[in-house]
Amino acid sequence: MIALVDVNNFYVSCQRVFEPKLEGKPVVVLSNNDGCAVARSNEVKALGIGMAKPWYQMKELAQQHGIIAYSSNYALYADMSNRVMNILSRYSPHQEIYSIDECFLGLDGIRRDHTELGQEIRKTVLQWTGLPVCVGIGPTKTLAKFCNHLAKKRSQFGGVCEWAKLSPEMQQHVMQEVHIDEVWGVGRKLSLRLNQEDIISVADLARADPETIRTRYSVVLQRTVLELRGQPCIELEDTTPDKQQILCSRSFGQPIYAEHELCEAVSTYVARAAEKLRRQQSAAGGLAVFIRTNPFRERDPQYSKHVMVPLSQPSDDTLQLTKAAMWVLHRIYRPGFAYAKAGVMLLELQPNTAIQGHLFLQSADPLKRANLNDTMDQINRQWGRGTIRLASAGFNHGWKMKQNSLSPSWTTRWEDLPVAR
DNA sequence: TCTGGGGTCCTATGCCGA
DNA sequence: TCTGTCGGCATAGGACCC
Repeated sequence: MIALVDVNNFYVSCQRVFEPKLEGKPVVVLSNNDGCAVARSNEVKALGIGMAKPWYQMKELAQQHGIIAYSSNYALYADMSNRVMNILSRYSPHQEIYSIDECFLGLDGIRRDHTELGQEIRKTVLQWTGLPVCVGIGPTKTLAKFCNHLAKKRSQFGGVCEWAKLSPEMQQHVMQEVHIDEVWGVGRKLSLRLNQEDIISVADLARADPETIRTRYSVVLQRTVLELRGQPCIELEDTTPDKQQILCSRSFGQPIYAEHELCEAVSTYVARAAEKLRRQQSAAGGLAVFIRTNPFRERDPQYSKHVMVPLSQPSDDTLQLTKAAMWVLHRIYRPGFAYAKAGVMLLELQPNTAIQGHLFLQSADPLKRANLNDTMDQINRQWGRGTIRLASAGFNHGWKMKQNSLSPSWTTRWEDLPVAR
């Protein structure tokens, strides 16, 4: 048996913990660059504002209804997430952290009543962190997800829904009532195609023939069908596998034109990506850089280029990776365009313990380099990101992303500690 | 004026050699 | 020598998740 625990409207709820006056008010949290609404309070959802709706398109509506908008504050959300995950880890030895705001818990061998356990989880997380969660419990991940959806949408469940506790008629009934696009693994495209074949409700999908689904769609959807019927196909992964690729990209706060500004941005992103790379003790065998104009501005001349290069030797060294990235950038840069976004991808990741040496390559003393990177990481961990960096990352950062409504980082900066009165 | 970022997995496709 | 077929592999792109 598997439980899925998910924080309600996670980013919005994080903001509310530290500003209780937001309770009951319509609140959104915006994506990076204050672009789209990526988290919405129930009041905002009730206004019919969809996920990832561009903020500028809803400003008028926002004014009418007094919607309060926050820039995303990832330092806050990451810290709150850690607290929640820590609490949840007490309830099962098998925890798979699936995203910043949700995790699966393996319940096999846990003898107490699962719905009661779910209620205790809700109570504890709320009391210890201030965050509301819902719990779905089922024999497969897909059904646990489905139950979590029910727990969120139907107040009769009191925030916890356990599949096995529903009568067969009730199971049939709720599956009949819920649309397939609520199913984990069914997105916009699939939903459309399935609808054309008269597969509309979750019940329709669960009834479909798995073999036919496999040939007409994919093995992925076949697994979904089987999981909806209670047959587990997707294992709980309680150890996090190393990343196979690491990406760092950002849209700019304003369009940039000059190559040296793109260099600064790309150099900054390489440093971030390399930090992540070293944290998981990997080295990259290849690297890709991309730059692009704003595809939404259709009247502007468009340019988008993405080039990947293999490295002569896998590396986790910021200096070396930056050098390679700058070389790629220079090759793909074309003057005269208004660039809106750039990014760096580290590819072909492998353990940094087993790097194949290069016969003809003269590189800097690897030990010295490792120490240098280590030291930079330590300084930046202690004193904040970007405290020490390569000169190529620059100082002016006219391209920095917009964050016009950023809240304090209540839990991760001394200056921002909330004051109790 | 203003449209996110970071991942994974699967499939289709094309090439190569047997 | 030419053609067809097949499996293995790399790669690109699409779909999905949050």
